[in-house]
Amino acid sequence: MSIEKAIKTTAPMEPRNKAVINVLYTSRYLEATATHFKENDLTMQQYNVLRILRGQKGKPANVMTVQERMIDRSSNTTRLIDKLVKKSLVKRQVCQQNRRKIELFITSEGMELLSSLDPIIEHHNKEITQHLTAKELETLNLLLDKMRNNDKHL
Amino acid sequence: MSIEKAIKTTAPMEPRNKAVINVLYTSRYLEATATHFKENDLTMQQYNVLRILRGQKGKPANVMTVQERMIDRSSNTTRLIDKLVKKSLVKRQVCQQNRRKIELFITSEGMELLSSLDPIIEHHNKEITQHLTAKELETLNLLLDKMRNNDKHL
DNA sequence: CAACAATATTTGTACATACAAATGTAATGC
DNA sequence: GCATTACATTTGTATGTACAAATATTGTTG
Repeated sequence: MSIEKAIKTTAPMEPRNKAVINVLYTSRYLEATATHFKENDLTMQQYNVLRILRGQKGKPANVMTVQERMIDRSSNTTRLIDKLVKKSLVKRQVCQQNRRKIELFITSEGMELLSSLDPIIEHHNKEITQHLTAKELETLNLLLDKMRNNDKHL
Repeated sequence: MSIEKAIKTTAPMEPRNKAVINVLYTSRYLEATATHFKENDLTMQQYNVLRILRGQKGKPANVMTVQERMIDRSSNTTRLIDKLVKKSLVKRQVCQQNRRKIELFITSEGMELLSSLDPIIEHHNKEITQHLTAKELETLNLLLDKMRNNDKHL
């Protein structure tokens, strides 16, 4: 469905305004379709943190490092991690070299949860992108990267 | 910047996974750069509602109608509208034909606020899309529409 | 016309998020 | 070695959001 139909606008939109709204709208669509997170009592952000910690392959990560790599840089990574610790998916310990820092590890429970989610996510992403060819996916990635290539902000 | 660099992943990503993350990330980027909303004590959703009501050109809209046209369909359109009413940007009255319904109008104050925002948004969207040609914008819109063309969800 | 279902909106509750300020720790200059 | 600044994380507070349940009104059926 075109974005105009999706949000039921009658007046035709300028391509650049349309593109901005289209990115926002498609992002919400992706979030809404990603039901597997809720089903596992995770938010997308919590999942994202787990993925980052798994990517560390045993090396500890501190809060800042995690934050820098997050897709959605919530200002409150602390409380996000709190939830994961409470669920025993993440372990938290004070760094001995620099006690200001916190060392974060994914637990084996966390690893298991991710393992069980892996095929589901993989399948979901395939489904989401099923109508796009390899070439189109490449183009889409290129154009989105280009859109963010702004340097005036952030 | 490529999405890999942006979120500092070391392992190369599959294009389809990359595309999904890229849409989410770019959307957050757009939200973060849209500082003019906060400066006018509006959230993006509140702005969106005002735009929808202006689009009605005097015709009243009810809550459901607004919700259907929103980019981000929050389940709580009621409270969102509460805020706008409190700020005198929107007027709310019970529909006489069907008293379950609520008729929503943008006030002249709301119209004025939108008018003052129009050039700012226009400028911002130009800036955001400055590196994309007309052809590229068209392609981007097409590919995003295609991505949502899924029918299995929503 | 009473009972029930359908529709439109609101409210309750729990949780998430944003931003600023506070805390605790380390590094630097004098 | 003490004060000052910078750094890493946490907490406070206000606000926003999600989902379910509640309320109010209308339409339908026996």
